[in-house]
This record gives sequence, structure tokens and C-alpha cells, in this order.
Amino acid sequence: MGTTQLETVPEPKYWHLRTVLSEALDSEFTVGEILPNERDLAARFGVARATLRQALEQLELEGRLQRRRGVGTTVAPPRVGVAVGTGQHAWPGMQGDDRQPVDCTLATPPAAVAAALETARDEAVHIVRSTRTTHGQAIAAELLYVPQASVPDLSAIDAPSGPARARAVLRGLQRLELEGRDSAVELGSARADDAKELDRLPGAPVLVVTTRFLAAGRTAALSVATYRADTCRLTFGASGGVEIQDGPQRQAS
Amino acid sequence: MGTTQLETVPEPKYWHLRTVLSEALDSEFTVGEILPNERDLAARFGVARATLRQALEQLELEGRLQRRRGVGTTVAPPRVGVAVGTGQHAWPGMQGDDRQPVDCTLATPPAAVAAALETARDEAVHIVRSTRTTHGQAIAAELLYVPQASVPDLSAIDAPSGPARARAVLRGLQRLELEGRDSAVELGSARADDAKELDRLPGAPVLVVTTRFLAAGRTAALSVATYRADTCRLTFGASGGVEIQDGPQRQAS
DNA sequence: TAGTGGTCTAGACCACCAA
DNA sequence: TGGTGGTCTAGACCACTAA
Repeated sequence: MGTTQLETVPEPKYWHLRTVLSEALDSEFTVGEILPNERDLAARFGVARATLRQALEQLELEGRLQRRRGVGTTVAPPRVGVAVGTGQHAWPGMQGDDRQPVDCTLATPPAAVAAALETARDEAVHIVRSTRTTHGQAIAAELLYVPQASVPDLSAIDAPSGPARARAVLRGLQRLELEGRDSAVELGSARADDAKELDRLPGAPVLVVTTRFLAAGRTAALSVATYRADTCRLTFGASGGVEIQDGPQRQAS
Repeated sequence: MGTTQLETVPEPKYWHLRTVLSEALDSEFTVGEILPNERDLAARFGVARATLRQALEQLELEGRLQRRRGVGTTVAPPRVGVAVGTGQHAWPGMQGDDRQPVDCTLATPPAAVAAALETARDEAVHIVRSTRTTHGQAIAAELLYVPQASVPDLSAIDAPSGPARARAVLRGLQRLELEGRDSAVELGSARADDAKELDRLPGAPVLVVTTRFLAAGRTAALSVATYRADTCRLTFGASGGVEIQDGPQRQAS
């Protein structure tokens, strides 16, 4: 990172800084390495700390950096490929699934969810909370909304809530024949509870995956999963082939 | 937006402000309506303009607001659902496709692309630039990398570049039998050229969709499409059913 | 307790757009 | 030309982490 000055260019300083830093990351740093602190970096480039931070934010958004309060800024590893829309039609919670049920409650869902499930606005549904982890890192928090009608024979002997209940609901779902599913991906910002679970600050960028599970001609369940946008690449394999896992798809600058 | 003061709460001001504004948007504003300018809003809530802007940035990231320099801040319409991984295996540029070829060149691709295509590092490939538009709005800029081996019989009479050449390359692809495709979605920031095409500033958040097209047992083409993250919801229909188009999946606060 | 990133302020000037 | 959002500064203090 020999550069110490910014020549006057017609592009914003923070953008040019982002490019300079990006190239430095490629050539002079290794994954996990700690960068100098923000005050030093700002001084080194002759800009205000706020401007330097704007550049760092960009790079964090692109998954190049990881910043942690009280610790420092480190070079992030390449994004993890996470299979989301597998070709196999499978219910969540099947064998080989890396979801870990955390909790299950019975409550009235948000209006938008009720509409998608075609349930009455005030009808309670099962809400299964799970997390997905890879390499010990939480990468996603998922809420699965299951109308009571989809799992009619939940035995009363099961726990009324908690992980055991969650697994019972998932088992109930697997008795239905899954006819198909469709998903949508959009950008969002982490709510306080999701942020905590994902070890991020509120407002951190996340990829929200909404999946409808179709069975018996209707929406049998709806999943809203929140993935860390900085560390995840969501893969949708529509072919029978092998999925790209750690592909190096980085946008050139 | 009657609120004029922020009580002291243990959460950041900008986050609380985001919540307050979000609720105001739901209840007191209609799509397309213009908000007061940033200086007025900041004064009204008793915060610095930078803090107010942090809240607006969040809301823009969530697709709730649209800000345009020299114009103002308006309430954004719901995100548009864009079909990305259609169940039908189809080459890009088929009938009914809303891609509009813009240009086509022959050049050596970035190293990461060459690796995915299994071409030599210095081997030139066809690069087809297209845009996707809905309602007259550019929502995506796409680069399609096609190895020359995939379209061996490109007639010399076609134009060497430009839209006509692009269509010729796409026609060539359609002669191959498509065996499958897989996609990956990740968050990125718009490069200068994409930003211009999408009517955004450089660094604007985008969803980058990388698609591999498989034919004859190998990767016959690779597409890197850049979607406006603020206005798009990408839909992946793995079922035969109807796609969600304008679903109201909004994260509750 | 020392050092980090996160929040916030109160200004200034610039680039862009519409009237 | 006047008003908008975009960039930038030079500070201050806070929340968190690790030693």
C-alpha cells in the first residue's frame, strides 16, 4: 500500500480510494490479515476518517473486508457458496440439511405472510426459527411459517415449543408430497434480532430469500431466510450438475 | 410525520429515525410522493443532516425510497419481481425474452471468467452486452461471455460488432442443446459503466447473478448480470407453477 | 485500560436538474 | 438560478474487545 497521495481526479475521493485499496488487498494482503486502523489509514491517504470509512464500507459490502468493533478490520475470505434452490425438491429439515431448528412458536404472522399462505389475517401458524451455519459461522436466520392445516396431526405429547416442537413440525411437513417451490431474492437490512443471531449490527445488508413450498395445490409453508450479504453467495442449481461452490466470480474494477 | 422529537433510547439515532420514517411512509405517504428535503427533515427531527442521511440510506437500500440528485427524495413503488432462473431451460435471447442486445465485442475476459469457461487465459471470447428493462426502466446490465468454440460457424458476413453481431452470436448459441444451468446471486456494487446504464451512481448496491449455461458436457456460455438491488426482487421458479410477481414480502420492523 | 470501529455534529462546497 | 442530493472535513464521544 505504497500510495500515500490521491491525485486530483474527477471521481469521488472515496471511490478512488476504494479502487486503490482494492488493488492493495489483491496484491499486498492475505486473507485474515489485519489492516491498519481507520485513523492511521485516513492520515496515510490524506483524507478525513469519514471519507476513508466510506471506502471501507464499499469494500465490506463487496465482501472484501470484515470489520469488527473493538477488534479491527481484516481481509475477508472469499464468499461462501450456499445452496438455496437445490434441484431436488426437498422440504427443509430433511437429512443432510444444515438447518438447525432453534425454536417454534404458534403466533399470527405478518399480514404479508398470511396473504401468501392464504390464511385468515388473525389465524395463528407455526413459526419455526432455524439457523444455518458453515464452518461454525452463522450465515442465515430462517423463519418457516407453517399453517396448522399443513400439519393437522401434530401429537399433543410433543413439547409446545422449543427445538423438539420445531422438529415435530418439520416431520409433519415431510409427510406431505412436495409439488414444487419457488423463491425470490432481494436485498434487505437486518432487523435487530436477526442481526444479533448473525453477529452483525442492525441494518447490516442481508439477502432475503422468500420460498413458497407447494403441496396439495396450495402453499403449504413459507420460508423467509435472511443471509449475511457480506459473506454469502447464494447458489441456485437448476441443472443436475455439480454446483459452483467457491467460484471466483469477482467483479473486475 | 407528526413526530418532531426523538426520545433518548439505547439504539442509534439513525436506526430509530429509520423506523419512525418507515412507519410514516406506510401511513402518511403514497408512492411517488416527494419527501421534504434533507435539510428540512434533519431540522424537523433535531439531528444533523449526516444522521438523517444515514436513515435515508437504509430506507433506500430496502427499496422504500428513491433519491435523485437535483430532484429530491420520493417514495419508491414496490420492488419489481424479475424472473431469473426460470424453470424452462432456455438460452438467453429466445423469443419472449426481454433482453435487448446492445453490443458485441471479441476480447479476452477477466481471469475468473476464463477459468469458469475453461478457456485459455488469453483466449478471446465473444462478449455480448445487453440490458433488461421493465416499464421503460433499465433494471439490469448483462454481460454474456461466449467462447468462440461454442459458436463455431459464425458467418463472416455478419457485422463484426454491434447489436446485429450480438444477435448472430445468440442465434448461434440456440443451435446447441442446453443441458442445464446454474446460477449464483451475490451482493456487489455497481461499477462506473454499469451504474451509468442503470441510471445509478457508482457504488450503488446491485445483485450480481452469475449463470453458467451447460451444453455438450461443458460450460458453453457464462452470463454475469447486474440488477439494481433497490428496485428488483429476483424470482427463481423451480416449480411448474406461476411465479410470484409483485409479492408483498416486506420485512416487518 | 488502551485501542478499535460506530455514531454524531455543524459546517462547507460540489454536481446536477428543472424552471 | 435556486434548490436538490452527493461529497468532504475535523473534530467529539460512545460501545465494544482484548490484554
